[in-house]
Amino acid sequence: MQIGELSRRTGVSVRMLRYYEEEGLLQPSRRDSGYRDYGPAEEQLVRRIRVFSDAGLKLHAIRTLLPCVLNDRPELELCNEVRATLNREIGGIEERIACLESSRDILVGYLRQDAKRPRIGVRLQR
Amino acid sequence: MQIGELSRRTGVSVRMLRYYEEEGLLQPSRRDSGYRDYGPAEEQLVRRIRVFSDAGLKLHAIRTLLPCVLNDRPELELCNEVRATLNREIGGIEERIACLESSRDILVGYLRQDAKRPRIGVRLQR
DNA sequence: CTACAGTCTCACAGCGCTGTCAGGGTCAAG
DNA sequence: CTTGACCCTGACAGCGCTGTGAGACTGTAG
Repeated sequence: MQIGELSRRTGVSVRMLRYYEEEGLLQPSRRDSGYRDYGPAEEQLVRRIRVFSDAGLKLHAIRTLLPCVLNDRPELELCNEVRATLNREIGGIEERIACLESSRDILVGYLRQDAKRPRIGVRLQR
Repeated sequence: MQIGELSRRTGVSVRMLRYYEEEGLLQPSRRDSGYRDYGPAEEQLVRRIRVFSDAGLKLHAIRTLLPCVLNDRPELELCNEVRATLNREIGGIEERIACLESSRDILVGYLRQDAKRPRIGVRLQR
């Protein structure tokens, strides 16, 4: 299948499909014309990349996950690597969540303060 | 006070202090030499900007908050504006939190799946 | 053969900061 | 006067994508 159809099927833009390739996540075969040719395996792979990508992983991180998915290195070692990567990513996400929660609390705090006083915080000397 | 000292006092880099000005958050006076001159009011303001900034607000949003802080427009109207801005920002943050939480759940799901099976998900046909 | 749709590569733009560098003034102390 | 620290403006780079455009080729239907 050509890149346009794969794009339509997966909802990933043509631009991004080429970008995935540039980043080493995809290696579609080429026709004589130079056109990229994707098979069902690639389509599956793209869908999987999308899941991780939607989950907020950067392509760089996803790439470290793919060897296990593609199974072109010994299983156990890689699955350990993958578990480590996932754990690291989950940790990062939770860190960001905690950060956002404290940000929200700060803003909520301002809002409460504002409800009590006419102005935010201490008045500036101007 | 010169920009360097303000930077040291507030922990905001010189570059960012100039950037705040570029974005209309600060309007320090100038000496004959062209050097920026900051007073205690500006120092306070910078600290306040930092609080919002650390809370994840974009400078653009912070700028809409400042007129109330500086009190150069009628209070009530502005405080309403500020309350609206804060509420909007809080909403945005909570949206991002929800998004990250679902991302995390997806990754945790993969991790669980991985614990049961030797490989992530369905095997690719290669 | 002629359109026209599809593809190719290369490359620039933009998001919102943030650092850094260049080339050039200013100001205090020695 | 000279040195060194400090300041000025302007501009480029980088983060991780993502869109868009140019200029050129390919493939298919009429």
